[in-house]
Order: sequence, then structure tokens, then C-alpha cells
Amino acid sequence: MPEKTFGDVLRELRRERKMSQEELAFRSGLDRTYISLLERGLRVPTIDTLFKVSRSLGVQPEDIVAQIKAGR
Amino acid sequence: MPEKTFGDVLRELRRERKMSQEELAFRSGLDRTYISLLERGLRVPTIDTLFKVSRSLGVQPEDIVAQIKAGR
DNA sequence: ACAAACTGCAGACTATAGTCGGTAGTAGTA
DNA sequence: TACTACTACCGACTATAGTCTGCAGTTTGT
Repeated sequence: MPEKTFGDVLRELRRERKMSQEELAFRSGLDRTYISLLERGLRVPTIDTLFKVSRSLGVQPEDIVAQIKAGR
Repeated sequence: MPEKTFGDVLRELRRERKMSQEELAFRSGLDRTYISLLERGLRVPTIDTLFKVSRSLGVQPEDIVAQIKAGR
């Protein structure tokens, strides 16, 4: 099982749902450009943000965390 | 099943291991006073910080997240 | 080819995560 | 009475999460 970054998982889940960055941002109450930064790994989210996006994607936050490779 | 805040879970796990805030801070590479802030719910950690403390506590980060009540 | 929708990216900004040094209070123990 | 270990709390700071506007480049569909 290939482990990925948070951004990888986020992009994957978003695309599976055929959702644009803008739509995910709106539904999560976040900025569109910030979703872009997250997916490219240029920002590290707080757990509050993790909860917001996972809710918008209809997935449990722990399921996202479980897919992430242990950071440094 | 009683759901808690991140701080509640953190304090609980730390005490179960009979570890001081200072020791947890040292092992996690974080500041002593910051662990105190986290446990009292005065700070929201990034997922990087979540990984650090869960590693120090010998628990999977997703297990901590799963215990947290969905934040707004 | 063209247009529309989507995304990367830059700069300047605000909010908050995380550090650091010190002080005071608490709980336990000799 | 102390002494020790631990933690709450306090500024004041630095680093970075997250916003906003705008524009350029890419992708997708017709």
C-alpha cells in the first residue's frame, strides 16, 4: 500500500468526486488558492482544516490520516 | 462513546504513560508551554504536530483523530 | 480554432501556530 | 517546614497557516 502526502490524498479524493478546487473550497469554507497550496504540499493544514475538508469530501478524517506517510 | 477534544485525548494518553508535559515536549521536539496550551485547548495543532506527538506517545495518529469530536 | 472552466502562481496581507524566559501556584513527600 | 517535580500563565516574540485579488497557463469540450 503506497503511502502519500496529505496533498496527494486530498487531490485524489476530490477528483474521485469530480469536484473542482473551487467547489471544495466553498463547501469547506476555505479559499480556493489555499486548496491549491494544500494539494501541492505547500501548506500543512491544522486538524480543524482536516476536519473541514474531510467533511466536504464525505470521508472520515482518520481515514485520510491513515493514508498519509509519517511526516519526518 | 464519549467524544473529546484533541487536548483531552492528548492529556489522557500522556498520563497513561506517566510522562510529564516536559518529557513529551522534549521527545516531540516541541516547547513545554505549547504542550500545556494544546492540552487546555488553547491551540489547534497542524497535522505535522499531530504526527510528532502521536509518535512520542506510541500511538497511531489516526487513532487520536478518531477519538476527537467533529469540530464544527 | 475557439471559448469556458479550471488551476498555478505571485504579492501583500491577517490570523494563529509554536517558541522562549520567567514567575507563581499546586501537590506530594521527607 | 521546607524541598522537589510539575504545570498554569504571562508577555513578547518568530514562523507559518490561511485569505484575497488578479493574471497567466492549461485542460476540456464543441
